[in-house]
Amino acid sequence: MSEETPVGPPGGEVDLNFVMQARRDKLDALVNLGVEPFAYGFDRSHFAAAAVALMPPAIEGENAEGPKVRVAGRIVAWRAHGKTTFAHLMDPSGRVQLYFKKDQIGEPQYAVLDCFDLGDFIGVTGVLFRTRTGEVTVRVEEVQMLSKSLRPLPFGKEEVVDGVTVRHSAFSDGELRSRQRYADLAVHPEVRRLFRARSAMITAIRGFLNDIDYLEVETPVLQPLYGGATARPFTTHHAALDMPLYLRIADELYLKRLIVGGLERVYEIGHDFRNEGIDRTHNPEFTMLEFYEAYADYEIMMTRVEKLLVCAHGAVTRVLGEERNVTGVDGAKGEALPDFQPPFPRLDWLTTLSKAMGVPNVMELETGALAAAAEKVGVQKVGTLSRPKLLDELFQFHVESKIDTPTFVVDYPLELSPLAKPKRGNPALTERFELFARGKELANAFSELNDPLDQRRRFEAQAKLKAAGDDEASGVDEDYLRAMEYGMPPTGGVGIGMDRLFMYLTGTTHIRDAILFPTMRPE
RNA sequence: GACCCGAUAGCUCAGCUGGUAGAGCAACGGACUUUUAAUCCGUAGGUCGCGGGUUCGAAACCCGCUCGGGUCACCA
Repeated sequence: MSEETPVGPPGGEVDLNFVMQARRDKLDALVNLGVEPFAYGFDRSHFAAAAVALMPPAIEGENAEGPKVRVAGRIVAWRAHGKTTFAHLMDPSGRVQLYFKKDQIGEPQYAVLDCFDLGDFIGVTGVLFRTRTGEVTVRVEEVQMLSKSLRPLPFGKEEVVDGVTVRHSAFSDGELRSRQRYADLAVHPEVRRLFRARSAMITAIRGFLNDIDYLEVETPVLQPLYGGATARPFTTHHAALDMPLYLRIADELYLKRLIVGGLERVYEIGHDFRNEGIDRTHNPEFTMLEFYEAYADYEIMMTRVEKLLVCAHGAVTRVLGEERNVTGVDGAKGEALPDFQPPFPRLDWLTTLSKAMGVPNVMELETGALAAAAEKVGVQKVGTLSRPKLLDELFQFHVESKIDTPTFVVDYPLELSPLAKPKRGNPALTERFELFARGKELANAFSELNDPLDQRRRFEAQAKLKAAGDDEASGVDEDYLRAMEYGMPPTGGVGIGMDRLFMYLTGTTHIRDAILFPTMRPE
């Protein structure tokens, strides 16, 4: 059977294009040569970067040989010259050049190289040396196929111009990069680095909270009632219980139940789900940090937030460096991070907005006057907006969008803050703060409402809205009220969107740069 | 959800006022024992997103659909 019949292989695979067919042919050739194309392991002695670092600096006129190393990774560049071949091997640490010489590894092994492709995982053994141009290189004595790549990765070509790596024909389609994140990661070390930075940020935040005696907990994602925020939920159905369940829109109400239970400092880092539009700053599932602390008010929580941010910033900087130098999935260059150092400036909501609008006290304006002011700054359909919504729109336009460096805005009107305690000495306001930076909200926090009677009134107002068809409103959570009736200590609580925080700290502008597998329509 | 823009080879792109598809890289064959966007010679590779229409003729013009991007609306 020397003649291949190129029929579609069994198992439903069809239409192998010629590039992939060539790789299948090489796979067969390897098997025929007695080479196992999918190995079970490899005893690596060094990462690429560590191997390169083993070689002493180049000395003019000397051809020093280094120690023998065993390195493994993907083939990312291949330059065959007849009886010699140069390649680059990539692993998590970086890349190292390989030098294959027919005299060195022998005819049979050298022939196996014909079956190698970009993207294959191989392991090699050999001594280090420097090439004529001074690059530290492994002179391969033994090569092992570890895993044959049957589909070409979208490698671009790289050259270094004035110390800067320039890519040619790079994999740059933002949609494909997001859909096939594995390929994006495989060919873009900087994307791997970016997500390592995200991991470092989350780890640092955990460390920060753990160090001040916070307990990490897990609360239900599937909830019979949703609450803790205003948002449209995802609905699902439990078959055995034959009842609807909602994917949580916030962790808040369960975490505060734990405060009631005597776990005085709790936090959760997990996904919330909101059934809303997708754009560069919204993904239907996103990572939220919420933390609650008994006996703390919003003043204390502000200092927690400041320290947490410094900590997160430090972690990201340790991975990415001061200069960041991040290019987003949409090709946008990351912006430089403005300096920030606690204590962050504080603006109070009422005087800041009043001053920005040039009025003595914005709260004293009639709703009609608010609508007119909102319309003037470009808000649409002002007639349909409630008074709190109008205030919020005006605030967003006049204040929020203009805040660049991290700044706390404190003491929101009660009508804007249904979950916050009234402010001591001014019951028209609440003890609430939000942290803004680069025109975006980074944190939202308050002295938590712990009066169960007040809480019931607010739930009932929500229930009324829900009955009237507002699917962002929640119902009365009787179980939560029962918990609060047992007694809830004064508590400070904070919510911080991790994806948004990461975007801020890296200067990226697209949430796909913060989420490995963003939600997308199926292909 | 509304409006605007886009979809051409595995990747990155070109393709004029309609005349029947191109480049570089990747691939395949050949040469080459220190190259590095290796080089040189040669070859192959495309239902031009899908469906319909106009036309002698459509990648191009028109309509619809799918997917994506941007702006807006909702939101963290």
